[in-house]
Order: sequence, then C-alpha cells, then structure tokens
Amino acid sequence: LVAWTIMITAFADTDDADGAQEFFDRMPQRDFVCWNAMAAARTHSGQMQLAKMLFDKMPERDVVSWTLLVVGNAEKGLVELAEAAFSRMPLRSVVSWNVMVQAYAQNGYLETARFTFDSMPMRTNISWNLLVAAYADAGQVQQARFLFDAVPDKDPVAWATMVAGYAQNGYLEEAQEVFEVIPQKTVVAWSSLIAAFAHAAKVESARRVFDLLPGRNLYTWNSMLSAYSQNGYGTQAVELFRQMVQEGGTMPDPIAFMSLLTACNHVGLVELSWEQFVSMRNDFGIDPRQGHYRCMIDVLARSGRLVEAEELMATMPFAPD
RNA sequence: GUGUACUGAUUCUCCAC
Repeated sequence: LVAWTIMITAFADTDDADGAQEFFDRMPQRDFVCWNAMAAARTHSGQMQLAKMLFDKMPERDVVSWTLLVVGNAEKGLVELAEAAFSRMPLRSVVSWNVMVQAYAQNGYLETARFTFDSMPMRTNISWNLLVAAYADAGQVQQARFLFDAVPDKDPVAWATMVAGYAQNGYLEEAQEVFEVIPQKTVVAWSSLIAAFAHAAKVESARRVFDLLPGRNLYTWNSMLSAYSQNGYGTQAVELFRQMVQEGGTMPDPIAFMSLLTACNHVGLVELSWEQFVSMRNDFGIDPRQGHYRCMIDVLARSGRLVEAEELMATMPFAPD
C-alpha cells in the first residue's frame, strides 16, 4: 500500500495524473492516504472537477483531503469555495490554516489573509514565510519587511524570501544588506542577489556574484543568463549559454531559451536566433512555446524578413496573438 | 519508526504606470 502510494505521488510529481490514476485503479485495496495522494495528483494538475469527484467518492475524508479541496479551489481563483471548504472542515491543521492564508493572499485579499494569519491558533515558519512573500508580491515591501522582522525563528527560506522580495521590487541596497547578514546563505538567496543586481542594470556585479556562489544550478545559470539578456549583453548571454551546456553540464529549460532568444533579439542576431530556435527541439528536445515563437517572429520581423516571419506565424502550433 | 496537503530564486504573459 505504501509502495503504491509512492508510485502515485511519483507520477503526480511529473504532472502525469493519468499515469497516477492507472496505478490507483489497479490497486488491490485502498486506504485514505492513497485516496488523498490521487486527489492531490488531480488537484495539482488543475483538474478540479476530477479532484472533487475523488473527494466525493472517498470512503473517508481526513484533514488532508479537506485541505486539498481548499488548495484546489484557491488555485482556480474560487476563493468562496475554498473558504466554504475551510469552514466545513471538521478539523483544521496548521497546514489547513496556511493554505487558507495563501488562498486569500494569492487572490488579492491581503487584508483577509493577514486577518486569518492573526487568528491562527498556531503558526509554522511556512505561515510567516508565505505572508512575507505575499506582501512582497503585492509590492508592499515595507509590510513584508515589517513582518519579516517579526518572524521568531527565521529559517533559510525566510531570509531568501526577503532578499527576493527586495530584488523583485527594485531595492538593490536593501537586498544586499539582508543578504550580507544571512546566517545560512542558500543558493536561492544567491540567485535572488543576482536578480537584484540585474534589475539595477549592474551586470558586472551580477556576474561577480555568479562566479562567487557555491553550487550552480539551473536557476543560477538562468538568473545570470537573464541578467545579460535583459541588459542587452547578447554575446555574453550566448557565451554563457554555451558554458552552461558544455562546462556546466546543465540541461537548459524553456526559460533558458527565452533569455537566449531575447538576448539574440536585442543584438539583432537573426541567424543566431534561428540557430538556437531550431536547436531547441533538435538538440534539446524542447518544443518551442508561444513565447519562443513570439520572440523569434519579432527578430525576423524587425530585421525586415517579413516573409519568413509570416511563414513562422502560419506554421506555429498556437493561435497568433 | 515508512507513503498523501502548505512557503522562497530565473524568462515570458497579465496588471499598473
């Protein structure tokens, strides 16, 4: 039973809810944990109607089942339904409360989120961290900082969240100040610092941070790549991309290619753009998404190659916008 | 004592200016 549930979760982690369902259907017997795992798989792939069906069919529902219902509705923007599920729950764990705070915050009800946070019977680090992040996402950096200062035992996520909050809102100095005093600097904090410099157009500094940080990963490569591309350093971006693949042994993702194409675009390197665009699928097996097409069409059109631009637009597997 | 729910970093989009 445990092994089956692990399989279901593994499929869910790769966004394959149907694969999870196949396992679920073949299970000799089921307990509420595997029902929940299956409901979570549907919930996280956005299939709320199926998730709700599972919820209704469950022989028994525990706090996890109910919390999943809150999450699912919240992610679909259905705050009232999330709220209804939350109030109908027979029992609420701290996770349920966290989820409800998040539900309000992510749907624009920051005040209600705060009120709910204040009424929580107990809090974890996650409760604090998610609200700090919510304030920062809403551009309320001072509020974020104020709450951050009140966090009792700041974990590495809290610190990274605050640096990221400053970075995203263009507060370079504050981001640096917080970063300096972080007890355990995670790679997330490092990459946020790169972003902070990048948004302030301090590309050299961003690069210095990139060279200093321990443990490069896809995010740090991408952060540096976008630092170059957003500031018009086309050739550096291309070179960094090459290093990422060849020396870093990192598999680029669609985001890396967005930065790369944007970088080529800024420099007007049409041929190079096209090369990368083709290479995406041929060498890396990544199907270009709408953003990649848009970027590529833009490069072509700007350089006067209107026929090719039109052709690409006509053959792309998306509706033109 | 094992399996299921919640938080942080990179591009674009959206929104605002």
